[in-house]
Amino acid sequence: MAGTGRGEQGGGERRTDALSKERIVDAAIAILDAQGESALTFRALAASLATGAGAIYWHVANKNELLQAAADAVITRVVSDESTREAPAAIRAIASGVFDAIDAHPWVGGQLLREPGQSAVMEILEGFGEQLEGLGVPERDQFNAASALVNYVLGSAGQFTAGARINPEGLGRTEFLARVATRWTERHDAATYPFAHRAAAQLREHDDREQFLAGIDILVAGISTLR
Amino acid sequence: MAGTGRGEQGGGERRTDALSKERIVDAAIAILDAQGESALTFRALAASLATGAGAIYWHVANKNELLQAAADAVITRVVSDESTREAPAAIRAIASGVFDAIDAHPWVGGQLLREPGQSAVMEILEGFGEQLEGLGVPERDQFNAASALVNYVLGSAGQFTAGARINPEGLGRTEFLARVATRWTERHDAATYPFAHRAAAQLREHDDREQFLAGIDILVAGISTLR
DNA sequence: ACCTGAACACCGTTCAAGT
DNA sequence: ACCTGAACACCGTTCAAGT
Repeated sequence: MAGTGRGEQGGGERRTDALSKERIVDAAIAILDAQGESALTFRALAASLATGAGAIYWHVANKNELLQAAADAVITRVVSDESTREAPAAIRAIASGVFDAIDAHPWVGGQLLREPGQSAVMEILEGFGEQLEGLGVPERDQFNAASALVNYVLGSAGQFTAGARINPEGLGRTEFLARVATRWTERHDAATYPFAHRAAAQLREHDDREQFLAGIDILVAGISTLR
Repeated sequence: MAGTGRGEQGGGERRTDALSKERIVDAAIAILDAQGESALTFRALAASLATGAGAIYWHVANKNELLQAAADAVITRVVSDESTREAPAAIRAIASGVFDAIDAHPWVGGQLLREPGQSAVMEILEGFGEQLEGLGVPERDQFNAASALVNYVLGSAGQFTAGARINPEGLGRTEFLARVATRWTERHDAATYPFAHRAAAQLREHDDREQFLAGIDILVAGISTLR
């Protein structure tokens, strides 16, 4: 019972090359970053760790736990201590951090959406939630407000990830989006989709990060309404 | 070249039991609804259509196209014609429609997040976008505003889906969430996660649908700020 | 043109056997 | 306690062969 939990306090590892959950997670992140979600198989992971596929199961219950641990590792680094700033700036900073993390590790976006009450998502919820007092939001509305921020961030994260997955690498994101937009407008007529056609035009001079933060600002403005 | 497209105008089908993309999509939706995402395999689908696995590939390029078509079929029915109402009510109605569709077909939530520029998502974008003029949003902000709404809806959708996937059916959603919250609070101390602990308490007397719509209201309030 | 179904190239996961 | 690696039970997809 003693050493079972996920505490893993640095007691003193014998050999540096021994397998551990941490090493496995790091190797998984490296594969995910370099070659994408579809490249992460237990066989590839075992090969990169110079071990057998079954060995991994001694440290990790299954693939889902592995992906969760990988996503948590990336997000946890990012969300911590923005508590010093003014409320709106802190919210922006947390959101930017999550955005940048997903930009650097696109697979994280998809993973966050698959684990609802899991560490990474709760970390983000906590980060946003602690700022709401500073915006003067009454306690009864705080949960709704924090949820709205989290759901918006997760939805945006999913969009980035989906975009990254389809983009035949080499194209810049804006250029890629412009191409998608062109294809879409060619296939759907402007009469039934007037708004989407106007949006597609704007897409060319558009920056994902700015649009993401514009959404955060809209939410903060809406939240400031609750008093 | 003539009959290739996805037009499929009702010319006159010969035998009612012939395979078609529409029949395949309907069968897929039935399996997804009844047994969940993991139950949809080409073998199971072929069996339910009383045909061979390879036959499906004559009508559908691959599994991803099948899932997209299924999600589009569910969403398209829902988003159409809310155009008569006042802007804020119309936005609420569209959001409610999407929420209810995902509530009834949880697999749709995950699928919407995997197809960025695809029909269903664009349909939702269009629905929201057309209401923004009525809120007095200047054209240059309309794309950001509509995107924020869509991303929020998609993020929420992902959360519902993830919840539904984990929920060992039989429990009501509120009861299930309460159980998740209890488990989470037991494992994380209130000192480092003060907000999440308060949120977990509120979770017991909480309604998903209401919280979702509260987020929509926050967004609408924020969007009305743009002038 | 449309359908069949065996075959291919993979997966995640298990488990007897080793050290 | 930890690791090995073959084996199991699946997948999505292809394709020669049928009608």
